[in-house]
Amino acid sequence: MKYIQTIPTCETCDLQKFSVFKHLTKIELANLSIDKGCNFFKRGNVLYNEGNRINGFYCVNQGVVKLVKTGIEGREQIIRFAQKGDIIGYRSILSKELACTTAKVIDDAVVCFIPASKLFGLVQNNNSFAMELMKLACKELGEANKFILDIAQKTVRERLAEVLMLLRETFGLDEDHVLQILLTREELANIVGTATESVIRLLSEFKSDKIIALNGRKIQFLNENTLIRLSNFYE
Amino acid sequence: MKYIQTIPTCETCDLQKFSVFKHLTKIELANLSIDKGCNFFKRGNVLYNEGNRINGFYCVNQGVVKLVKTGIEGREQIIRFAQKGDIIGYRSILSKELACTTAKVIDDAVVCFIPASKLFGLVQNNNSFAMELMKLACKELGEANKFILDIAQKTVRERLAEVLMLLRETFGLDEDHVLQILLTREELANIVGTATESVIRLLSEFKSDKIIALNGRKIQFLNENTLIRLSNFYE
DNA sequence: CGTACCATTGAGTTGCCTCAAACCTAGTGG
DNA sequence: CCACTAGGTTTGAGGCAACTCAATGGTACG
Repeated sequence: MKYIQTIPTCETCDLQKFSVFKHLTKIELANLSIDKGCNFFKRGNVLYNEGNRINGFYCVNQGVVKLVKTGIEGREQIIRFAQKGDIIGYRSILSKELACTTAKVIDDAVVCFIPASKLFGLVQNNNSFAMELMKLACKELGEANKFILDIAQKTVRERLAEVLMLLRETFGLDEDHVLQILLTREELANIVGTATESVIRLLSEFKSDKIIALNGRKIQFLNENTLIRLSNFYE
Repeated sequence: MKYIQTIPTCETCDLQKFSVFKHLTKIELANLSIDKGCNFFKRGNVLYNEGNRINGFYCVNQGVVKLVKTGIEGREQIIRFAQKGDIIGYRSILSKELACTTAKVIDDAVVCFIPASKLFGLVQNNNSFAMELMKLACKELGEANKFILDIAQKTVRERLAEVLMLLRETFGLDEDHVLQILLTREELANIVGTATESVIRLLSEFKSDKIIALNGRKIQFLNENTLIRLSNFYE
C-alpha cells in the first residue's frame, strides 16, 4: 500500500453517477472530497480485518476487493466482491458494530476512505441519499438470503455452476468469452463453500463437457445455457 | 385470519418503545395508526408469499412468524423469525423488489399492516427513524453473513447446537429451562439446513448425552455450556 | 536453481441423505 | 367409545457426494 499522487476528487469521479452517491449535490460531493484519503493497494493487501473497529467507509475507484469471513481453521468464506463504484464497510458503521468481514484486495486497487462522520452527515441532510443507502443494504440482504437457501439446499456442482454465472454477471466477459476476473481455485472454493479439490474436479468435468475452457486461471464460457441449467436455476 | 375487535393503536403500544419506532414523536405515532390494518392469524396462515408485490410492511404485535424461502422440491429454508415488536416486509419495500420470503405464522399472532407510503414519509421526515431502519437492515445483513459462513463450514451437529442456542436467545426459557417456542422437527431441520431425520437423530444423541431433555416438541436445556462448545463457537 | 505457491490426481473414508417401514398422537365422525 | 385418518416422529438400511490426506507436477520468482 502506498500513497498515490493524484487523489480522485468526488466531484469529477465518473463512478459517482451510478453509485449510491448519485443524488448528491455538487456541494455535497465537494465536501465529501475534503478529509478523504485515497490509497493504492496491491493484490493481497488488507483494508481492514474482521473484528476491527472502523471509523469510516471505503469506496473502490479501481480494482477488485473481496469481503471474507474467516471460519474454522482459518478457512475463508467469500461473502461478496466490491469493484469500481462499490462501497464497503458501511454496514459496520451504520449498525455501530465491529467489522464482520475482512476486506482483501484481489486485483490491484485504488480505494478512497471517507470518515464515518461524513456518512452520518449525509444521511441526516439528504433523504435521497439515505434512501439509496437503505436500498443498497436491503438489496444485499436479499442476496445474502438467497445465498443461504442455495448453500443449504443445492449440491456443490449446482452451486459452482451458479457461482460461475454470478461472476459472469459481476465481472463480465471479454470478446473471447473469457471471464474478466482471475481467481485461484481456492478462492472459487471459498465462494462456493467447498474444498479446493472439489472445485478442481468439477471444473475439469465442465471442461470435458465443453461447457467451459480453462487456461490457468482464465475461464472461457462456451455454453452458458447449460451452465444455467446445471445451476438448477428456476423461477 | 379474521378481523379483531380492538386494534392496538401505535401511540399506546408498549412494544413501540423498544422497536425501530422508538424515536417517533407522539404525532408521528398517531399518524401511523391511521390507515393501519390489524388482523389475527392462526398457525399456518400466510401473511404474504415469496414473489408477491407487497405495498406495506407488517409489525408483529403478538405471536411468532417465520420468514422462509422455498427451494428445491418445495423444501423450506427458515431465514429468520419475527415476534412482538419486530417488523417484516420492510426489505422488499425499501429495495423496491418483490418479497424474497414467505411469511408464515407459527404461533397464533396479531399483526398490524402499515402502508408503504407511511414508511417512506417517515424516512423522509425523521432522520433518527431512517437511521434506526438502516441499523436494523445492517444488523440483519451481518447476521445473514454469519449464517452463510456457518452453513458453509460447520457440520450439521455444530449447526444444530448453534441453532438451539440461537433459539434460546430469541425466545428464552421458562423457569424449568424449557425453550419458549415449539417447532416441529421439520422446522428445526429447515433452520439448520438439513434433513428432518438428521435433526431427529442428533436431538436424541444430545438427549442421551444429557445436554437436553425432550418431551414432544418441548426442549429442555440441561447443559448450555456443552451446547456452546458443540456449536464450535469461538471469538 | 531452489523455494514457494498453486493445481492436479488418486485413494480411502464418512457424514449426511434418501428411501422405507413402523409407531405415536390427536382430531373426526359414525 | 372405538375406528379411522392424517400429520408428525422415530429407527434402520444402504448409498453416494464430498471431504481429507497424500503425493506429484507445474509455474513464477528472487
